[in-house]
Amino acid sequence: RMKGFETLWVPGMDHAGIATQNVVEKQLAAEGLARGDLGREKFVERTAKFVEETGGVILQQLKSIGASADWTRTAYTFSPELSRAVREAFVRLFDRGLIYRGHRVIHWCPRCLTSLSDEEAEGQDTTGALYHISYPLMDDRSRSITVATTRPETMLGDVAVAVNPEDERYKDLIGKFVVLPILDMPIPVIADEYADPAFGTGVVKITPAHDANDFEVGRRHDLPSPVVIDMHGVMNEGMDALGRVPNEIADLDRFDARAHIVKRLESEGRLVKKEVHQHAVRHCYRCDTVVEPRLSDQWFIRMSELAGPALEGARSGRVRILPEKWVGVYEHWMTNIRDWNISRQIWWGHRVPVWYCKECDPPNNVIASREDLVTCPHCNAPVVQDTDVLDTWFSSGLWPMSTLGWPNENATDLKAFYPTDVLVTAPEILFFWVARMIMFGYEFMGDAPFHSVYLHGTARDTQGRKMSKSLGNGIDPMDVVKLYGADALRYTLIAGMGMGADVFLDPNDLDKSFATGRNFATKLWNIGRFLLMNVGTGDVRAFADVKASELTRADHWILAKLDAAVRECDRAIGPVKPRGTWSPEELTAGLRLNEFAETARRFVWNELADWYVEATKARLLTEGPDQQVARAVLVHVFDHALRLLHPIVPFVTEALWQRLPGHVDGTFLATASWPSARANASDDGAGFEAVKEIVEAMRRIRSEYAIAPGKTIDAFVVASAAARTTLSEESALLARLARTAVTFASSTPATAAATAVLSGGTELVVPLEGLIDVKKECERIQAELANLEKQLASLVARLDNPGFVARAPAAVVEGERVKQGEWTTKRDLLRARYEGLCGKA
RNA sequence: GGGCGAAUAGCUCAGCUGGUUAGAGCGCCUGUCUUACACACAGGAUGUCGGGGGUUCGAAUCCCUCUUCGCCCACCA
Repeated sequence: RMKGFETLWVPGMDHAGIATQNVVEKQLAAEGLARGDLGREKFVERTAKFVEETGGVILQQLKSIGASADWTRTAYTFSPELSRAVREAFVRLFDRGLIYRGHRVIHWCPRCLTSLSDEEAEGQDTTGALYHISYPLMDDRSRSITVATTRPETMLGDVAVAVNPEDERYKDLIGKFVVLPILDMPIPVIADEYADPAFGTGVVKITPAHDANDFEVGRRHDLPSPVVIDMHGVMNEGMDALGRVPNEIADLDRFDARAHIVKRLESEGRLVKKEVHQHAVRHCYRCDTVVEPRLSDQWFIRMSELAGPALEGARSGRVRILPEKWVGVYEHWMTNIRDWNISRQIWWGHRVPVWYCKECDPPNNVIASREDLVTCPHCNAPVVQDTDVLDTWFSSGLWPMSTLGWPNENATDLKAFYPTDVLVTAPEILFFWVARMIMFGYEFMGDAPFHSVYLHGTARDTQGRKMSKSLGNGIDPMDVVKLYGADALRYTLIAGMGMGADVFLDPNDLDKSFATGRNFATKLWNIGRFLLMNVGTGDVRAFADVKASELTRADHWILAKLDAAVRECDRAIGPVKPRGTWSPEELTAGLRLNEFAETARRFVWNELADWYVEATKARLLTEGPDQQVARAVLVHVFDHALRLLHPIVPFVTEALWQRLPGHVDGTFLATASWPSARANASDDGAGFEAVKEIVEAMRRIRSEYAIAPGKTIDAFVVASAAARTTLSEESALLARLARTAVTFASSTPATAAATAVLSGGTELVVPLEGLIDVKKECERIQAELANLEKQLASLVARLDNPGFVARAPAAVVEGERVKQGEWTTKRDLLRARYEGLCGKA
């Protein structure tokens, strides 16, 4: 915006279907109610009310931390406008044959009572058991084959056992029957490539209704799919499962049933062995319940066709993903994409815009419509709407278009701002959201929805755990805002996170965690206070009118440093949009916010405050033309520093900028122009750089010889004639900054006792006589040496003590720098200390 | 199991295409309440840049390998 572009940031939120429904159901449960008691309409009303009451919190937080969004355009996926986009997208995809109804095994959450997409069922590494169960042959019960399974309870739904057709061990059994234990039911031995001879026993039981792969095998071999686990995860005879769930197992929870069945197999001598097994178990990403594979009818999107352009968009450089490491992850997902289950069996969400007609024959009996239907458009018979709702991410995926007015392709916002420029988000929703926005963008708009995807890091606690509500290890940003201000929060996070890197914060020590930003914001404020106090509110000469000949060395220096800072900040951010596609260099550069923050901080603190402000103090207090020059330069430089910093710390900078002398009422830093470096500066500030180096050298000498702070000392600067004439003008400054009376000389005084060589052939000479008490200094050094001798002797004695050779974990030994986790001996530690002391001595 | 990434000061991390003496914040040590700021100022200490090998005039940076962490994906029951 400050660079003069017309910009827009649309704030908003999604309706978070499953998560919100869960919360409201929990509230109902507390009142002793279930959603069924209210009915669909009442439940949706109540949820809408809940969202209305609580949904503003996030937006309020965004405002509090200074998100400069256009709040008049605040969007919501469940609003009438965005819902219209959802219908449009659905119908278009349906008409193209990209949305279809599928009968297959999907991920089912028995707690949320809905299906989930592959992405919503998160694998968690779990230590489970692999049970080996023997199934006897029907012909010859003395022989048996052994299957391996992690979920014995599903055996009630077994319809076959499969072996690999190439597996010599079992070739003779193919086509024969085995007896399913417990149920005493004959099932065939089939040959299928799916069975891996190398895993377990090489025999796999086939349960089509409760395993996605088994379902495919069952389909290939035309087997039935008996359902033995119901929607609640409870054992029950479902479709095609008559007589498959014995009375004592019926109504048991799936995990209780597992224990029961294992026990029974054991007693019947059918459990060959049980081994520890590491595998990934899928959990519901909203409630963490173990997901149950379940046979059901769901709506899917055929993804392969949508993935093509999205993949090409990234490969061609139309869209860049930062940090770069996620590009490979994105491409892998896109190239191995699977169809997306978009229907959910909940009530909070966009109802699938499909109506069914009982009178018409397929395909006319299934009608996708933009408008609500009451009667069939083909035969006028009454129709009923599908009861499922759409995955929230279906509507979120349309966000960059729907918030700008799509499907109205002539919408002003859509024409002005699509494609957008930068999407900032967390890497964990790269597939959920980002990938789908890109696919929809290409599908419906023919172009990527944005040019840059910036995937930021994660806030973690001191143990490296992700901050989360359930763990209670999070930091409420509002607490930080209240304690130190939004700018402190912003600066700490922006400066502290490298591209895509996580940030570690201590929730129990906010003071320490946010010291960086708090200190910086305070410093900035204090510089402003100094300026307002010393420059005052009187008229200030326009900087543009100040001639180069009027500037001092310090002025030239700070202006040169400002130029450098502006250039470096611009480089850190890089171009905001590509020319068509990103060039190879641009593809991985830019958006280095931490480099931007560090550059601005260094300029303001280490250059402006530490040197220029100090060098200017005397000038500001001395009436005359130079006072006016100093005022003009100081205001100019600080004004530009505020502009540079505004995107990072908007509140402090805006408050100060509004108070600067010459501020025009009604103008805002937020919309002020971005600074640019001077094209051709006449002076690079080298003169003041020399002064600075002399001051630094003097300070080192003063500190080294412990010269009392108040005491003024004499020094000689040996320099060329040219340097003498120029630098001598800075004598007063040197006296102030280094508390040293400097005499510029052409040769070394004979009394010089120490020298400090400076760059550029200038030599600093300080006569030490009278500055230190030589006798006292010698005594101090001797005492220090004696102390070292003593320590050494003590150590040598202990080195020879065998008792110290015991091994100890390094972390236990305090006060020594040893790598964590490494084992060492106390003797090693002592030797290291010994060597250190020898070096010192 | 496949893929990707990281390892740099006590801690958390920068270090862009290999090039003077490897940086920052916090912490630590020594001084200082110097009239903008003690949330500050001045000065200081601390690194075999994970181990080993290689390429190069030159490596924290490029290559190989080992070790240790982390992330993503995955139908091995």
